[in-house]
Amino acid sequence: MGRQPCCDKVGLKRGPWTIEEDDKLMTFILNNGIQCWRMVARLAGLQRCGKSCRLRWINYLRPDLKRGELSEMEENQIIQLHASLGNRWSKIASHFPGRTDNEIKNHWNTRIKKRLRQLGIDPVTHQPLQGSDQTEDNNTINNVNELQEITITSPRTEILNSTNVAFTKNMSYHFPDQCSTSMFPDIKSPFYTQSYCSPSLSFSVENAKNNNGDPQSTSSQESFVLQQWDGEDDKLDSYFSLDIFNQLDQQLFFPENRL
DNA sequence: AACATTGTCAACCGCCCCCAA
DNA sequence: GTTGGGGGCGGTTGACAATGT
Repeated sequence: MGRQPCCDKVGLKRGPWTIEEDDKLMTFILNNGIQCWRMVARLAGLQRCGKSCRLRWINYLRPDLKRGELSEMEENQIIQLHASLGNRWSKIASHFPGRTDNEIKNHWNTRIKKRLRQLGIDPVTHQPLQGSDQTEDNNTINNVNELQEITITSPRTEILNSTNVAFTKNMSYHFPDQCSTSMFPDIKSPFYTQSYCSPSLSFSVENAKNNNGDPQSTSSQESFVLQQWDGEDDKLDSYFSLDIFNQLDQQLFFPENRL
């Protein structure tokens, strides 16, 4: 037996809020504050239960709400936080002033999960998907190579102080001392950014623009740049699977495959 | 143009936790 | 120590919009 509903719902309105209801709730809270949601509902003259009022206020009416799309940076941060916190949406949302847990949860379920799967990453474990697990949303990639791990063992400070870690299209990789940034003389700003996250470390992957702002694609060195964007974890060893990079490659160099 | 499918997101449900009585 | 109410939270639903056939 579950517990009783928070209030007697007989006669109470449900469903989408009207402008008039929003007005009443907003005006009441701005004038009187919030003591008890049930009282808010009653005193504001709303035929709604307290919980419904609370939800409407928190997710829609609060003046400090930040509207609009989540930025790439916010999305990357969500992935990283999810890797350490799991589905604790309110905890995750607390890192984003003006964003609601509901908004972040929705965004995760409708977009980020799919994006991670397409990158071959299990959105639950944040580990590479294994073989047949890599299914439902992964329709952009047909040839998935065998998993092969690349280990970065360079000291953390080298990465932090370096310009970039570069991965060439043929999957060889270089550290900056071995692969100077002159390989990427035309980088102005990210043309396209993808990221993925391991529990210990997160990166974003960008490819380059030329001076005209066009994707750099004429060079035989079709390269992209792997750039560390967050470094709270002092563990540097991180494992990447080649299939992930093959997927990134396809998405980066064949724009029709972009997520 | 009509219908089907897919994506998005506001809103609800039910459970859990906290705290006052 | 127990109980019950309120608020908070995560999971889920369903309406509507957008896109595809």
